[in-house]
Amino acid sequence: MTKKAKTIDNPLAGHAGFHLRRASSVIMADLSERLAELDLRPADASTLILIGANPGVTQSKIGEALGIQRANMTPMAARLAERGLIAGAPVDGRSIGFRLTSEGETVTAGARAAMAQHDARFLGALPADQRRDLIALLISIADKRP
Amino acid sequence: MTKKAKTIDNPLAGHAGFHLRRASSVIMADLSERLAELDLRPADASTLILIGANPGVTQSKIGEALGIQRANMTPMAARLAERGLIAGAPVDGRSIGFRLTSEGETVTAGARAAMAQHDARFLGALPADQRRDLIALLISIADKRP
DNA sequence: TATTGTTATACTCTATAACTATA
DNA sequence: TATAGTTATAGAGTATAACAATA
Repeated sequence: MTKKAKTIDNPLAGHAGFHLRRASSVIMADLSERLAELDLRPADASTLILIGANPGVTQSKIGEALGIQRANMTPMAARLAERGLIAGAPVDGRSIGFRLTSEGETVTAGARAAMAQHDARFLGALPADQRRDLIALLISIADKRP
Repeated sequence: MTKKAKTIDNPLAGHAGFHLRRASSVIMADLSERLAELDLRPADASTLILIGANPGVTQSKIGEALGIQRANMTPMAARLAERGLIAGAPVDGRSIGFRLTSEGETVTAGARAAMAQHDARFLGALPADQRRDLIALLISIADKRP
């Protein structure tokens, strides 16, 4: 009879922040799924890719670039090192510079491919100029962090 | 080639997904901080606002609109009900329709204001047409959920 | 059979405080 | 004093499986 199949009113639908959070959730889920095949979390993959591009980089620098706190870098680096994906050499008495092992290079190559496919799925259809505008906008948001 | 203490190379900087995740993290932190004054989490506030706009709505419908699983709606609804912000009346034998209590109305008004200020902070400078485009893009991303 | 709600559990990201060691 | 790393803990969102009661 009066089947209430109607969509309910969502006052948040006009808020860009609402859609930003939802979109982020969806892409995180997709990225997690892709990286699970490599037994990596999104943060793991980002860290590997960053180390690959910056051999000898320290945890602090990685965290700074990725927005990850020092305290949260420690267990991640330990996990990646234990798996033999990264190896560290002392920079000075308190810092360790990390580089990818040969196995880490292989896994990181897979992570890069997964990231690229992931990005292409969600934003591959976006023209380059619009992509640039979007990234600039997102950076301006992230830079408003207190 | 003076490469000292500079910003490290971030291969992810060209990926929109990377910036999307970071932007989402920043706005979530801001929203959490604003709503903490009302003793609400972001999901609480969204739920209250949705109930306010749809008196008698059920948990399932709320979760559907907000992207929250049924299993995660239960403790939230219980918490809001225990605080006296929402009250439920049976729709049928298995569903409960929720409405805001008078105290819930007051708190929800504060949540709406916080949400509006929050959105204005991060996207208030964005022209209306660009905002529409951004929202449409974010919705297209969220709709790609498997 | 399908839907609604519940319970239990687990994962991931994020955050802070307090601590050690080194610069 | 400041920096790098560690440890412990907590909060929030998200997810699945299994279950009961109802439609």
